[in-house]
Amino acid sequence: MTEQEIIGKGTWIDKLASELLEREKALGRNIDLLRVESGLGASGIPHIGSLGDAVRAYGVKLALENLGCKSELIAYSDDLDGLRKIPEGMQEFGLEEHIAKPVSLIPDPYGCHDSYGMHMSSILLDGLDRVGIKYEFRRAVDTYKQGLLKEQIHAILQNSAKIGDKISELVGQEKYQKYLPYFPVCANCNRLYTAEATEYIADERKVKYTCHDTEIGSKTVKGCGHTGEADIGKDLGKLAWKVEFAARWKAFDIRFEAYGKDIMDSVKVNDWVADEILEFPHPHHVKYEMFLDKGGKKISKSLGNVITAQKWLEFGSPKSILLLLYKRITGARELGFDDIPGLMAEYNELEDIYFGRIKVDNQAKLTKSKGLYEYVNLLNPPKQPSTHVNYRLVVELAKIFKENRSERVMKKLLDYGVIKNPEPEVEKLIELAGNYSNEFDEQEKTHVDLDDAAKKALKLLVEALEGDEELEDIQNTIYQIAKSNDVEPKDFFKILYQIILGTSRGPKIGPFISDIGRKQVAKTLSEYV
RNA sequence: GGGUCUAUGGCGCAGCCAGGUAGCGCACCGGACUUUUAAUCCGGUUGUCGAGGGUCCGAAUCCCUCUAGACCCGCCA
Repeated sequence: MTEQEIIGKGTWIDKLASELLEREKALGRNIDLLRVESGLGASGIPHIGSLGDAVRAYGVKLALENLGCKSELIAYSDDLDGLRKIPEGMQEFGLEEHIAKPVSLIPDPYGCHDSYGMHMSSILLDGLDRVGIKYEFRRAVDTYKQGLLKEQIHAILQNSAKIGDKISELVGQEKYQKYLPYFPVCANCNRLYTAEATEYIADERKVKYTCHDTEIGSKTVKGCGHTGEADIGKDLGKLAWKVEFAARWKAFDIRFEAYGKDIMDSVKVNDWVADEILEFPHPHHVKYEMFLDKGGKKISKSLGNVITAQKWLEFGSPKSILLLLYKRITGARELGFDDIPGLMAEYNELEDIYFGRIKVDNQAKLTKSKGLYEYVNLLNPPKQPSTHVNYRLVVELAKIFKENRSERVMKKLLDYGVIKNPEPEVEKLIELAGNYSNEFDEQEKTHVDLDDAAKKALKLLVEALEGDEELEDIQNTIYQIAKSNDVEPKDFFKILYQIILGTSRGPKIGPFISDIGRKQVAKTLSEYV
């Protein structure tokens, strides 16, 4: 392909936005405002994948604006969803009794938000705020209470038989041939899912239901036996996911929504419902793979392996998150915190490309890299490159200096000539890298094997270090002690590294010991004598 | 049953979505420096890009078939 075909800034985001725009034009729809949507789960702790959905949708919004259209991101909290499982680590809050209730009707176990659901959504919104994503927030609970979907619900329920058959045909699920795709919240016990909708009274716009036992996961949830009628415009209840998106797309006039491959089937059904039942051409989509943890398991909100934006930001910059999410969308990704150092370095590299410090021959690749850099900066790139300090180097230094870390690491960086002046930016980096080194440098208190000779040598070294007289050449002293005690210097150095750093290698140990402080080292070593 | 992704030097991966010199990290080898370990610096080796076919002047990249592995859906969201 030739370069004149490069769209926008050359990234997948631009390509997607351009497809979207072409499609809207072909459909003949009004393109004054192109809304994009991201759904936020509110049932569990939001992980980086949920954040990704919104961050990428925001990227599409930016690309649309770059192509000259107005756009807006709706962040929609699914807080009418019922609580199905108690998330890992939240066993002590007595949430059992709230199982199957909409998460917006469950009190916040931490007491800081109006509900459990709002608590969870807030964590995600906080993540979005911290990486600089702007959005318009909407909640399912308000949407339904205000009856914003009532026309769509009505249309769907009137066509429920047709929809049920189509669901069976498209995805092989037969349940909606029997039941209405609508779950009222039981007026008596506040539970969702237990209330089974049996009949739709179209004239009154009411759904008849009976609250009875149901299976959620492998557990049975008791229904209360209540029989009632729910008004689709007023009473709480929600559409099943298989049809809910479609209703929302039409009501909010959504033109784009990304989705993870786990909900592919739902999207397929919803697209059909939007097109055929609601007569609203479904939004443009892009499918993305889930983030997997390093073992290849799906990151699940209810398992313990959650990577949240908050945790990530302890170690990496907001830009490292944006880079992760914008660099590509396809492909299964095994993700872990150990990807942070690489992303931090990659950002610096992109910045160098952007400012012409690194030459890239291929024009298309240059454009793409520059474009990616701009998206990572939310299309508002800095005028000047920042000071680049190698993240891994700072992690190494942070490993060594635990006391007065910021000051001492900064001094080292100045000594090494890596930076010219102490800068707040670098200070922040030291903080991040420091957190990383604290958390992930496995301080394997390795059982250091010491024979008698090594012990004796170690003891002598401790004495020498504790001594008041200045050891002008610690390196040499160590070597001499080893030799005169029949310990291979090689092994002795290794032992010292193992004790001090927990590794079998390290920086030149003489100067290193003075850096840490002789007394400090003597104290550490003496524990092994 | 349905679907998606992945396969690239010894290991871990990028590049693929918009075709144009196959790259990075680790490991490995050599050299420099250090009285000696390590670190550091410089240089170097390593590939039928899973298999087969197709399109093209040109394919790791696009299309089809196949193989192997992983994951998701078939509760709910």
